[in-house]
Amino acid sequence: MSTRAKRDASLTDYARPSVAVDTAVLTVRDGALCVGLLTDERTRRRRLPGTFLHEGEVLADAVRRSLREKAGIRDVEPAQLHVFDAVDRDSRGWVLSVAHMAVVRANALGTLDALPVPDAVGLDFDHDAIVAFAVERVRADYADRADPSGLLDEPFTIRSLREVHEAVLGHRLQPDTFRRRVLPQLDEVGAVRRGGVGKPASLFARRPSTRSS
Amino acid sequence: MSTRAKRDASLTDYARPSVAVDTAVLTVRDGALCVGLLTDERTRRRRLPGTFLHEGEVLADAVRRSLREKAGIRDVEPAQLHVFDAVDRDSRGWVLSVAHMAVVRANALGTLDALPVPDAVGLDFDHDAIVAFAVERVRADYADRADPSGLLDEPFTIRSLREVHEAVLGHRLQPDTFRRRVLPQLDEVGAVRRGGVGKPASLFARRPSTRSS
DNA sequence: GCGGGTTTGCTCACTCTTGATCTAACTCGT
DNA sequence: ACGAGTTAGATCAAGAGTGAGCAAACCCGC
Repeated sequence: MSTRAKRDASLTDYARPSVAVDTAVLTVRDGALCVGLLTDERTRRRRLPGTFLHEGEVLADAVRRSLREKAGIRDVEPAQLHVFDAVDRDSRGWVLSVAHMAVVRANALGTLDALPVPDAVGLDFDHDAIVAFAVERVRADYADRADPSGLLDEPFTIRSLREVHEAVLGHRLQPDTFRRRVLPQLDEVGAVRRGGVGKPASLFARRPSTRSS
Repeated sequence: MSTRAKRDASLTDYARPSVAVDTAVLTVRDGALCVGLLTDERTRRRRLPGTFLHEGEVLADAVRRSLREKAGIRDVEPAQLHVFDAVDRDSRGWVLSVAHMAVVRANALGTLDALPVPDAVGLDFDHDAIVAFAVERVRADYADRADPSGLLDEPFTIRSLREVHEAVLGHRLQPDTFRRRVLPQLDEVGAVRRGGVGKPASLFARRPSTRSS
């Protein structure tokens, strides 16, 4: 086919893959980073929620639809991770999966089962790899910004903020170093927490510019 | 359609988009970060090289095929950037584009025209956005690692390494601060450059662990 | 051969960051 | 009411990083 003929060719002249979206929904529970999983009824294997892209739908809408329909999850801001394109990744045929991630509060996981990330192995398809991408991404997001995904109710204390960061990052943080790093990103609410043991802590909220875009 | 019926459904029960790949090929020339562009013969608008995905092909192979066929570029390691999925992004129909980037030496751009990144505006489709993604990515790659994409012949001097980094990052670097940061990633070759004005500089090669994976 | 100019790479003073320690402010049990 | 224990937040000493300036090592013109 000549260059001109190729350009004028109909889109249907080329075979097209099916396009799916799969989403690693992450949360923090019991001080640990967890991922939400479904169990396939037939194979009993665990996997991430996903769906095929419908005609005329953008990827983020497909993600939202799949999380709502498969898990009862609403109000998520998914982020693209990577396209998984192994030609044999799905036994039904040629399927590309655009992997996404979303971070939600533990009480917003709907019907997904929360598994600590180290336990989320042996998933169907290439979902282990998708989880790994998502974990790397959320850890990068939390490295320098104060709770970018809004896992904490506001206002919060520096200690509870640090504990969320330690859960996401998977390692301990030096309290005062952490405090000095996040203070510029926070507004002191002016009240002081009472009811716990020890010196009452100041309460903070995130400044608007640190909220996840 | 019941859940069981949906699972057993053929892939062709869902409409599928065309999937394209578009690639921002970046290089450094005359001390500036540049992107390689084609000019559309019909519309005269500039754009990135791209192609539709062929049946059974993985994305990286499609990228390589398109760069070879459209620009005579070989031996590239493309990296995925983002999927562009606006339903009206292409007048021919529903097309998703998986944007990629590749970094090559200036003499490997084939028939692409090299434009300094600030001049690469008003491109067709959403290619301006693709270039912006690619620039952000290459700048992140070059922030802490010594010439990860191998733009320099080896061995090289610290000064020429710094000049490449300044071209990619788009700002000046303090010579000695830069030197101390990269030295742990380099092996001194043991020779000294001669023929230039000034004290002869030592020659270096990158340690294998800093090469781009 | 020497002086001027340029470049490399080292030195040093200063600034910034870190983390342990200390003081302050609370709760709880006696 | 007070002491013990815990937590928050400030302080300070030590270490790390930065960048200007300097000495060394070249090339080039005279």
